[in-house]
Amino acid sequence: MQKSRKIQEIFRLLLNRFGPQHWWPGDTPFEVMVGAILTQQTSWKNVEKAIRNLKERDLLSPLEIYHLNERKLAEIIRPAGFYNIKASRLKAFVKFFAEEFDSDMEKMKKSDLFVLREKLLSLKGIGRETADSILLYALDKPIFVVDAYTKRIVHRADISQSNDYEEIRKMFEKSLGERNFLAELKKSGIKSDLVYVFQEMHALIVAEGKLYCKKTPVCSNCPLENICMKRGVLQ
DNA sequence: ACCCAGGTGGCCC
DNA sequence: GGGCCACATGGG
Repeated sequence: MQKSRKIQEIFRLLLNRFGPQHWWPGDTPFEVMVGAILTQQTSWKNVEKAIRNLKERDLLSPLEIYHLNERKLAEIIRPAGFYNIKASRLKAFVKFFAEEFDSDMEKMKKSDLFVLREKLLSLKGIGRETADSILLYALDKPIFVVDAYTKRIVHRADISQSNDYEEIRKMFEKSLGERNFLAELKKSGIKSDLVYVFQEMHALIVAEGKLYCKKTPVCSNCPLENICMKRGVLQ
């Protein structure tokens, strides 16, 4: 099977099994951005505790964090792990947000996708996945998020041997953005907006990954079982 | 007592 | 480009 066809098939299989995810968990775009930084190499459960701690103290806002002492911030987000470095990353981010956009989400949203992406990537502690999560889920920009689960699926479903973030991102964007595919979705009564499809695909991959495509895979009953097996062997 | 989680940056080759 | 390490909590 062609790789773009495989990626499209994975979208359908995951959507059929798990249903629409309507992701990212978070009440506001700013909360999504904070969550994106806190969840780096950390389970979402721990991030929830850190975010709850911020909310309880009414500190979950760009200006509150901007003015908060970094050591205190670190203590508050402690359950999220790597708390010293994450406190410094959050401070760097809200500083950028204040200086570049007056801490105004609408101003940030008006920014050009790839210009903004480069600016985010220039910040210490914001790498590709975090930047793209912010762009896709907080700002509704059409960019696909590649994470460890995505790379595992790419390898196990034998879509590509590449481990290159940008290459995999572009491959998913191209495949999920094909006219015929989006038209098929529309015909099946599924929302075919590009941003929505990118958001759902990444969310579905995470949902699947938490259950099946883990570091040590659990393939039995996984909706992608057949696509990852060649002659009964996991790729 | 391990292993793992929705990464990133620094350093080395 | 790839390999290894530090960063740290909480759950299995």
